Amino acid sequence: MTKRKLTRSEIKRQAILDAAKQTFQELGVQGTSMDELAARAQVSKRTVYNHFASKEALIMELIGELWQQATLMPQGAYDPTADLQVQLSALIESEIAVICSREYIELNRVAFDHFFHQPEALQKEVEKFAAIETGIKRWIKAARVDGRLRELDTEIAAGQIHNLIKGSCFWPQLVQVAPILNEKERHELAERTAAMFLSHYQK
Amino acid sequence: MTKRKLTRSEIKRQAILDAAKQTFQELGVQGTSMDELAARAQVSKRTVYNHFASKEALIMELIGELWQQATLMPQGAYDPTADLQVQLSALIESEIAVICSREYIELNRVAFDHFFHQPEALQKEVEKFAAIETGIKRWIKAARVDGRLRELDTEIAAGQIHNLIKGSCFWPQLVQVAPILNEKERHELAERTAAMFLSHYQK
DNA sequence: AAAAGTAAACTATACGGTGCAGTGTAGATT
DNA sequence: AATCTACACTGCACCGTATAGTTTACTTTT
Repeated sequence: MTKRKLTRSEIKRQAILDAAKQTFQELGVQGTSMDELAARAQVSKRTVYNHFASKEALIMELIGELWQQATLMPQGAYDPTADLQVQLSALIESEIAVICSREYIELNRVAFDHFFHQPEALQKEVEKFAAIETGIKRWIKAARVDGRLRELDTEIAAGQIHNLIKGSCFWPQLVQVAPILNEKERHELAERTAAMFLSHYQK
Repeated sequence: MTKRKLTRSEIKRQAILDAAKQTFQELGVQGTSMDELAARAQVSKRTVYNHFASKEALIMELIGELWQQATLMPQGAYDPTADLQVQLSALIESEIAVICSREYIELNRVAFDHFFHQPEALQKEVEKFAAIETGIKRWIKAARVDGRLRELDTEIAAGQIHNLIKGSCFWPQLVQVAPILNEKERHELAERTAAMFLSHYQK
């Protein structure tokens, strides 16, 4: 337990980050003034600038948190003895759990908001994430080598799974045209995604 | 042909709209000042305001174009005598042609940019589009009634197709992390999407 | 001559960021 | 217990800049 040792400074800093996360998410990065932010954090504007050199630095700190969170992605190993539908479905569901989480989506909103008009910078950030999206890819490769899937292009096949997932539980939530999925919905999404994938690719 | 009858006023108006479309797309709505816009349109700032009451009005005019364009979506009819893969693949490809077009995506960028922080307004706009996405849904229903598909939930099944499409040719392009698909890529996407769908649902 | 366009200056406002004088606090020294 | 010290927080004025929209005085097009 890391608890009772927060200096006053650390408390303030955290208050700023919390307020920033919430306010950026609510009003947008552009729409949030540093004055508003300081007010919400119940901190003087000067204190904000004592902790963060600029608005940009504050934003990047938050996006850094996102990157850190993404590295927690589950990396289920392929099990040659288990049923394909069962294990793929479970792997997908655990990946959905991350992608669907409020925290993850909200931070992504801030990031997309910030990078929407800087395609090259966004592309760089996305590359970091691309490295992460290999959990399912590796599983597919393993199952293919094991001879339980028919011939396929791993990139494309993994992409199909991700498209099926994200189209239901990420993109609409990112742009806030659909609510975040509940546990049952996530489970069903995982099941039917695995089922469709295996209908096509299982030997 | 509607050609040689453009008044000077109409020419100026169109120059403003063209410049706005291009500049909003390039620099973002927030990032585009009305001065910059007038300069690019080679028109005085006053002229801009003579044609459009406000920046907001100009934006909405462009988004209106988007809506108009979306209504041109193809509505392929189900043919009980034709091969499922062939006709579904063709239907999907024609839908991709719209969704993938530079024009469509660029206008969507402007729209999302503008509505990103107004979830309720965005939701209303999206509802208009939801009505459009019924081409494939209708085809599925028809094929189901004809007994050539197994039991399914039309909403979900059509959603799966759209997720498979948009995940490859719309979302990444919207946020500019991937280039627009060329004809061959579109064709292959349509083929493999239809194939996967039918693997799972065809009787 | 009426309608539309032009250039440039102007209004009003908002925002990112800085400087500074003073205040609160926690821990070390007396 | 009283005092000292280092450091962080506060509040506010202030600067420079950007931007939506307007006004004015003049020119061009039809």
